[in-house]
Amino acid sequence: MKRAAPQIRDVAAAAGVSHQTVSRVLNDSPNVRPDTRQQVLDAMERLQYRPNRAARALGLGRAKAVTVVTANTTLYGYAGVLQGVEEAGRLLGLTVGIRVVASDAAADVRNAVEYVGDPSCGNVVVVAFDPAGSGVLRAMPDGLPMVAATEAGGLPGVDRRMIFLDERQAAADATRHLLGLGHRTVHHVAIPSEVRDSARQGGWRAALESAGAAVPEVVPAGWDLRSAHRAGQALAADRAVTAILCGNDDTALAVRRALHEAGRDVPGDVSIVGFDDVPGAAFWTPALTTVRMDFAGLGRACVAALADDGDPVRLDPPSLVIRESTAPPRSR
Amino acid sequence: MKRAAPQIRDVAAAAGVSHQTVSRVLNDSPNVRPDTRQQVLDAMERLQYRPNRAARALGLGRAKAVTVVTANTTLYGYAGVLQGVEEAGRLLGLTVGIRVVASDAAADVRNAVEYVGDPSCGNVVVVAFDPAGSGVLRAMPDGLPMVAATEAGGLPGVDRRMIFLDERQAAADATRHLLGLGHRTVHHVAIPSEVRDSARQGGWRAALESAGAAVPEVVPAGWDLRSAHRAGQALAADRAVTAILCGNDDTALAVRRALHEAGRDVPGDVSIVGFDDVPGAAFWTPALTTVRMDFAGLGRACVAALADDGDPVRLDPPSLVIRESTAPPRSR
DNA sequence: CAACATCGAGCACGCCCATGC
DNA sequence: AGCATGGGCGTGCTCGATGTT
Repeated sequence: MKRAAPQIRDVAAAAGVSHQTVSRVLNDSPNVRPDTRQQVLDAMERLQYRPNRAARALGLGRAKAVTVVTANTTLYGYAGVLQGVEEAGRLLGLTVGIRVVASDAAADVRNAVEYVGDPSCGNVVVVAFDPAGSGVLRAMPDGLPMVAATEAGGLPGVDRRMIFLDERQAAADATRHLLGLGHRTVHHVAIPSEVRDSARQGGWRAALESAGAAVPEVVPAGWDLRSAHRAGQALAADRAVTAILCGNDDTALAVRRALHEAGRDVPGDVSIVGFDDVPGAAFWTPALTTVRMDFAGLGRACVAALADDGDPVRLDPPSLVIRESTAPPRSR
Repeated sequence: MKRAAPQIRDVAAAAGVSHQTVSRVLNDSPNVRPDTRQQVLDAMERLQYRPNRAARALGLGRAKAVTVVTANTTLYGYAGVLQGVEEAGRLLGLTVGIRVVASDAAADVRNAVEYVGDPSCGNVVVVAFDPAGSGVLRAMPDGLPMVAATEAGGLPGVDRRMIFLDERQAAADATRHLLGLGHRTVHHVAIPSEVRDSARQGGWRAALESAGAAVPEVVPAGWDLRSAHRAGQALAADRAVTAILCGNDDTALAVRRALHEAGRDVPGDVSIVGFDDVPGAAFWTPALTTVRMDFAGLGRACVAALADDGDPVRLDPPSLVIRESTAPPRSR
């Protein structure tokens, strides 16, 4: 009985050339005559040849792969980046892997870094949206081919290639939109951030200041809906609050509920804006005004940067999508 | 200059044993004296040795890995399975990979199958919730270590190991809950299914029939919110409709919006129930009554089945979570 | 002398690269 | 310019050699 999978030497024999020539065809080296190349290609087709990726990785010293290191795979932004990386990697014929960092505890970070140190992981994309991710980013050894997807502006003090979406402008736009509607000021419920002054917060503050509006204290929330709900309750209790810029759409969901529980209508009594534009946002009741973020594009851009094919992917800038959750304040 | 990464032979030299003994320690073979083992372990620690996964895969003929083949990575159920597989795989020290099947077109399916045929992919988990996934499942060559996550009941006529969540009972519970509230019958907006009579639909129909209630025609919808919205519009136009069992929470979102647009209140005029219990469901306004589905558990179970450690993971059965979107019909 | 525990030598895995023709 | 040959990548496995009971 023959070997299950044909290998490069079988193809060589079938094509009447050396295995090295087959290798050249595989890695499309220029030094192969067209007709020779065709013979090899035919032989591959005939034998149903598929190169062994493990062997290739071993020989090359690194796999033709991309693995994403992330603290989460289901939250909208994270899942979007993952989707973009997978898509771009697949189109380039790369193996795509995934590794989650359970937390920012030293042991978890170390394990993740060791994991991607293995050559079979290929290039790595670190999603550094949180302490766990940025911990990995900082601990990453030099010389390892990688790029990080970070918050707007990148991580200060970290000397790594970083790519990001910049929603500062859109945050300002959203704030101005609310102000333009007649709200005296806009409150902000912030999601966790790795930087002092996030783009969302920065754009919001700048818009408020340049309009001469008061800058309320930021209300912090976590990634979980529960904490966002508490933040919403705090704001709902204050009848002076008529407009809230929420850190993301999930936050907006919980804030809206808290408002409802306090008997305050959206957008009748309070206007709310989110960030992300999750697929369901347009189908909310009322439909959510939010800032569209192209996380999949960010993921694709990371892979493109790693492939350094010269052409850097243009990222769609985050943009405000006005729907029904924002309206003029109720006149009294 | 020395080689960057120490290898098994360096460890052997440092420990004063043969490379084979080191290999035995690595694969914890019983035939190594405790003190010898300890010496090897110390040498590994000293040299910061990390086994090369590509080399191991090459020698073994298959990588210690698990890769999930799926048509999607962001929809709730798919992302949940992915999360479960990643978590379980990571805990077992496996490399975890991911490959999406772009569509159920023959070429896409073939490419995906070829991809996972490579030994470096290790064991395979196929998410067969749709035509693309089940296409891959059917095309999978025998002998490849795999298991599929499918809809309840598995795919008829496919001779593969399949694991699934069975929400038939919960679907019946949801229907009875609605009937018990006083609704004369319950309508159903179905999401795509690979089987004739899905568990959701089957449980719904059985509950209706055993209660002697009329069984309305099923309204089909796709995975996208837009089609669910159209389905909702059709139902919203019929004033006789007072209760709707939606294929999933996303569907419920769009149906609820359509109801609202038609001036029908939830749950005042119409009660709705979803499936999934997405994180935001509890924070809807009104909070959504839905059936909790443990997709991450399904993913973990798939990995456990592949590892065949004897202990099959017990799956949490889907269960109805009653919240605010269901109420007695308005008396007239 | 048999049976077992422990360890080592050599080769195979499938590909890529450097060298020489 | 184009092709053939040999060595190396880092493991795990088969087989056999020791020493021990």
